Amino acid sequence: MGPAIGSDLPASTEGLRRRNTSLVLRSLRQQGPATRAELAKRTGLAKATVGVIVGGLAEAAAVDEADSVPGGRGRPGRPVTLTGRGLLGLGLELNVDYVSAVLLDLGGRVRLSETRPATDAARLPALLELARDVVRREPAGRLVGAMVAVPGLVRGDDRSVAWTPNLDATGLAADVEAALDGRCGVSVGNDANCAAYAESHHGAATGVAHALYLTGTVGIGAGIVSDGRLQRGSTGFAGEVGHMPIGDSTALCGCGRRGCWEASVGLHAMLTAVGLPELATPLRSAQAVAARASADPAVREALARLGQDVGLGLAVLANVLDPEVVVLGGYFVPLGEHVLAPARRSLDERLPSAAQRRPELRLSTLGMEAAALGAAELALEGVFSGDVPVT
Amino acid sequence: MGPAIGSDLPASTEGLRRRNTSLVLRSLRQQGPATRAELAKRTGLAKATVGVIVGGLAEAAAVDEADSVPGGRGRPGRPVTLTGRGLLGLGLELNVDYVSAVLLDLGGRVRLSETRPATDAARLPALLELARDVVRREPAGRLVGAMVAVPGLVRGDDRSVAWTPNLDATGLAADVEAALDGRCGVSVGNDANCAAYAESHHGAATGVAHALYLTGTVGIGAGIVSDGRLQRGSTGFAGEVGHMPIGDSTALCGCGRRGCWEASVGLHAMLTAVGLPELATPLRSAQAVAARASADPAVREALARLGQDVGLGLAVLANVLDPEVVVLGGYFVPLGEHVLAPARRSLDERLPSAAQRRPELRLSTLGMEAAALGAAELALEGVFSGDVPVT
DNA sequence: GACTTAAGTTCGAGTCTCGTACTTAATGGA
DNA sequence: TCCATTAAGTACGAGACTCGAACTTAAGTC
Repeated sequence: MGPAIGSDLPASTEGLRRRNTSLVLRSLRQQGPATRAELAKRTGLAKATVGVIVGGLAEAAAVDEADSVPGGRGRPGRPVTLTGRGLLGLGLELNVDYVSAVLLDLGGRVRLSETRPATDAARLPALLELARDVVRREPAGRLVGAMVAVPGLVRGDDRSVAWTPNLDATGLAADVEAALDGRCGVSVGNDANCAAYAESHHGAATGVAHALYLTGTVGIGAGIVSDGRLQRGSTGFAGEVGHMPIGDSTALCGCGRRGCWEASVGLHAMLTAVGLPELATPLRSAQAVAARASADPAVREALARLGQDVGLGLAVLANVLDPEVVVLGGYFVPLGEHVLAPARRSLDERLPSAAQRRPELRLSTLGMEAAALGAAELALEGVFSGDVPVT
Repeated sequence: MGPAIGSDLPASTEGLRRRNTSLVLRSLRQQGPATRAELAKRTGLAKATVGVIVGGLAEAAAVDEADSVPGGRGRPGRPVTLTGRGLLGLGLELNVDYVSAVLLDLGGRVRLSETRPATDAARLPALLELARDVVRREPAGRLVGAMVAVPGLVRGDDRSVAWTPNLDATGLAADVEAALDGRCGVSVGNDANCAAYAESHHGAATGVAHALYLTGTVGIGAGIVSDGRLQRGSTGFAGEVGHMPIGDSTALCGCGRRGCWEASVGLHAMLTAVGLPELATPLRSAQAVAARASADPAVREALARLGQDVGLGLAVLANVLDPEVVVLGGYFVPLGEHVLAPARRSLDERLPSAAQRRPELRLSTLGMEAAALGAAELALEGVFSGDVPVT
C-alpha cells in the first residue's frame, strides 16, 4: 500500500545498544564534550547505561577521557571527548583535472588530505595510488568506510555511475575497493552532494539541517541536505539543476537546448559576459575575473547581471525546498559579493510572501577538498546513525 | 557540529518492541496479509517474536486472523490481515468554501467521510461540528491522532499557521482538540502536503516513495514526498511553487509581481486564456472548460499552451527533486489530457540527459477529499513509524 | 576531621529477541 | 485406516540490554 518508511531491518537488543551508542556519539558531536552524568541528562539515558556505552566507545578508541576538573561541589566528573582516533572514514574525489583524498576521524578532524593533478588515462591510477598512500600513512585505527565523489550522475545504489562528462567511472567502486585490500566497503557519490554534506558539517552551513549547496564550474550542480539527510530522488539524480529553464531563454546551452540555467550562469556564460578568456581551471578563471572586477566597472556590471540570474534560480530552489542556508561553491567563491549581492536582491524580489524569510546566502569555505571531505563524512555516517557497530 | 539526524530519544526495550511491531505493521500494509511464518521471513524476525507481536496487535484489534487455508503440505498457516478496526485516525480539511472529514482505520479503510459546504464565519464552527459528528458516529476504537489540512503556510511545529488566504486559522489546533474532548492530539498541515501524502498511499501514486503532487486552484501548490516522507523545509514552507519565476515573464500575478508560475498556469490565467467565466468553484469552472474544449479547437489550443507552461514548471521540479511520479490535482483533473499531453511533451524537451527518465504524469484520483484523507493517513503515521505504541 | 554534594559503578529486576525443542494440523502414501 | 512427512505455531531458557536503587568515590565545606 504505502511506500517504505524507516528502517526495514529487525531490531535486536544489540541494535538497541547501537542506537543508544549513536545517540551518545551525536550528542558529543553536536554539543561537545561532557561527563557521563551530563551525557545522561542530554540523552535521557540512565547513568548506568551511559557508563557502559562510554566504556565501549573508549575501548574502540572513539572517545578519550580528560582529567577531572574540580571546582564545583561534589565529586568532579571526567569529561568525555569525541576524538575518534580509532575510527576513520576515507573520502576520495575523482575529478576532471585532479584527484584528492581526505582521511577523517570520527571526531571530525582531518588526519590527512592531499590533492594531486591528474588528467585523462592517468586519472584512475592516480586516484588508486593516492588512496593506497593515504591509508598506508595512517595505519592505526579502523577504516569504517570509503566514498568516491564523482562529477556525474550516480545511481541510487551508491555504486554505479549513469553518466559522467569527460571521464570514465565504470567499475570505480570495485577498483578502489581492491586498492584498499577490501579493508572496507566503497561507495560512489555525486560531487555536489558530497560537497553539500561537507558544508553542512564542516563548512559554511555547519549544523544547519536544511541546506542547499550550489557549485559552479562549466556546469551547475546542486546538493540538497534536508533534515540532515542528503536528498537523492527516485533514481539518485536529484539536484541536477543546471538545465532548469531559467534565466535568458535564448541562451544556447552545451546540451543543445536553449534557456538552461547554466547557459546563463555557468562558467562559459560568465566569461563571455565579462569578455575574459578561460584559463586552466574554473577557479583560476574566476580569480582572474575577480581581479579585473575591482578595476573595471563594466566587469562588475556584467557580474551583477549574472548574480541576478543566480538569484532567480535560487528563488526557484528556495520556493521548492525552503532551505535555511544556501552555500555557493566552485567558481562563485572568488567572485564573492560581486555575485552574492545582486543574487540576494533578486532573491528578495522573488520571495512569495512576507511570512517567508530569505535563506542566508554564504560562500563555501572548504575549497577544492569540499567533495572529498563530504565523502569522508558520509563514509562515517553509518557510525553516527547507528547502522555500523562501533566495536 | 553536524545537524540532527535520526531520533534523539533514548531507545528502551519497549521501544524495541514498538519498532518491531511497526515493522510487522508496515509489512502487512505493503505486502498484504500473511501467516506468522511468512511475516517472520519478510521481516527477518524470529518466528517466536512475530508470534508475540501479532498477539499484541490482535489484542489491540489492529489485525484479524483468518481461517487457515489448506492446500499445500504441512500444517496450514492462518493468514493475519491488517484490518485495523481498533485504531483510527481523523483527517479534517478547512478550506475556503467547504470543510471535510475522513475517519480512517489502520488498515487503510475509510470508515466515514463527509464534506459540507461552509464559508466565512460559519467555516470553523462547521468544521468543529463535523469533527464531533464523525467521532460520535464511530465510537469503537481508539483515536490515535487527528490532523487538520489548511490551504496556507503551516510552520514547522505542525500547529501554528503563518499565513492563510481568505480564512482565519489561529488557534485551530486547540479548537479542534477541544471539540474532540482531548481524545487525541491535533496537528495542522498544509493541504497540498496532505494531498500529496494521500496520493502516495491511496491515490495515483500508491506505493511510490518519491512522488510530487501539484494542486491547481487559484494558486498553485506542491507537496513533496521523498523517500516516503513529506518534505517540509526549514520553516515548513517547502513546496510553495506558485510564485517561482516560470512561464510568461510578463504575466501579472495576484501577489503583485510578474512572471510567477501561477500567473501562467493558475485558474484565472487558464480561464482568461480560454475566455470563459469563473464559476462557483475551481472544479466547476474547469469542468465547464473541459466540456467546451471537446467542441472548440481554440479552447483546446489555449489549454495546450497552458499545458506547455505546466510542463516547463514540472521540468524544473523534476530536475530538482527527481520524482518517480507527478500527480496533478485540483482544477487540472477535469482538463485531463488536454493539459497532460502538452505538459509531457514540454517536459520531455526539458529533461537534461538521456540517462534521466521522465517522471510519470498522472491525474489525481482522490477528488475533493484528498487533503482530508492524507491528513488522516498522517494522523496514523506515528503507529506505522513506531513512535506511538499500539497497546 | 566530619559532613555534604555529586559522579560514577554495582547489582538485581524487568523486557525483549532468539534459537531450539515441542506441539499441532494438515497432506500423502502404504 | 494408519503412519510418516511437512510446515505452522508455541513454550522455554539463554543472552543482551536498560533502568532504578543502593553503593562507592572524590571532591568541596564547615
